[in-house]
Amino acid sequence: MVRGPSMHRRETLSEAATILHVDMDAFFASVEIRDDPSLAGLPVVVGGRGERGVVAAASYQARVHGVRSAMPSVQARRLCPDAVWLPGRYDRYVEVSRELHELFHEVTPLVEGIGLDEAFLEVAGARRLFGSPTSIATAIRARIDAALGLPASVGVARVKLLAKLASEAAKPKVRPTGEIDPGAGVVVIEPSNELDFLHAHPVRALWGVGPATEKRLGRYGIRTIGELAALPRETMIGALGSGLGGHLHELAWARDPRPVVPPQAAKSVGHEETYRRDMVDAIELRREVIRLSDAVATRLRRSGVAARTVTLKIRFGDFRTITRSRTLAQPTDVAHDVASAAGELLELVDTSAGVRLLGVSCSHLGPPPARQLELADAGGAGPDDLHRLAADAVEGIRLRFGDRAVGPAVLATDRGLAVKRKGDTQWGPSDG
DNA sequence: TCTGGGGTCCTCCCACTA
DNA sequence: TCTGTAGTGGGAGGACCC
Repeated sequence: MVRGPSMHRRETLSEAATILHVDMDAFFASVEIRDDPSLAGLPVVVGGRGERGVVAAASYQARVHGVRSAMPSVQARRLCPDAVWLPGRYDRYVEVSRELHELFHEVTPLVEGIGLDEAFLEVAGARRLFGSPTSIATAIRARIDAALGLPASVGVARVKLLAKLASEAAKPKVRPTGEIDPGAGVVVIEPSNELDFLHAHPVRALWGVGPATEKRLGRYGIRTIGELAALPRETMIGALGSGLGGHLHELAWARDPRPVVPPQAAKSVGHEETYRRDMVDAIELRREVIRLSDAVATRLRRSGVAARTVTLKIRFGDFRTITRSRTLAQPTDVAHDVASAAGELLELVDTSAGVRLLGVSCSHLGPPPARQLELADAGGAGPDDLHRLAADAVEGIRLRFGDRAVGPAVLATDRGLAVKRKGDTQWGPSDG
């Protein structure tokens, strides 16, 4: 907030580049290399190694061979057979991400995290203390390197879209010769250069343009943001609808009013898992639904929320994906309730073709229902209250002895309880 | 080529209600 | 009582993001 400025000064500020986009370079791979320096200089790939796994992150030495994140692991292995494969340590990355955000908050309270490895920072209010946005960007990058030993790229611009594209431009690149260009580290887009910079990018660089929209735009001969901007807004709306068409046209003229906002409360909580082999057995499927429901309900309780809607997701062997959902009369955070609803939804689906993936998620989140302890103590508890009391007891044991100390009987195996937790199979099933 | 997991948002359709 | 309509919420699916 700037106090007592003249109109001229206020206009200047509104046009200033004060949004930073900080993006960690090959984050998961960089964390692994930092924790084990013997990996430095090697092609390192983090991801699911199995037949159905994907690449979560690849070091630049692996990228030289064409390996990219989100690429099927089978393909990545073909491109770079000598790569060092690591399964990934989700909890570790969460921990490092927390440290990273602590550094950001030393500069400004206005931090909007995107995933674990990138964030927008609004630094308009930090200039008096820390200097120009450009010097803040340089300082943050150096601070991340000094405190965490990790590489980052920073983009600075007036709006989020441009800041993100700027950080991308600042990143290391693999040259056609196979050499690794270290990149600028910090790229600033001055307001006077915005359109020249933006219009040269492919439409795919716009937030909201994925493979489907890119293809549709391609039918109109639109390949770059500049070509999109040159079309009348009405044409875009006709092609993509009022929502997306209008939005993209605004972005193409660097009009992006979205402010940097600290993260809001989650709107849904879910777990899903792709299996090594397609599942057909009804008992096995039912067991998996209970396992996923248990994991989701545990997270609901620990977040202090309850859900009204339970959604079951099924992906068949041919990759066809369906969802079925049910809204409950009362919100719940009890595994039994989530599993019952999900189990009933499962029974409505013909799974004889084989199930590749199962997912359970909960939405319409709100405060949990009041506990009925007095009622139970008085001997007047109904089945719902007893399930809740049991869930409370289970949670108490888990907090004390660990998540695998107690759980649904159907999850018992000769190796202990097959309880699922977030990040367990983040990048696909492992082999063996 | 073969396509993970955890999310958000949008659109469309349908049923219900005023 | 019937019909048309608008609003709303649930359900399903698609697209997109990291």
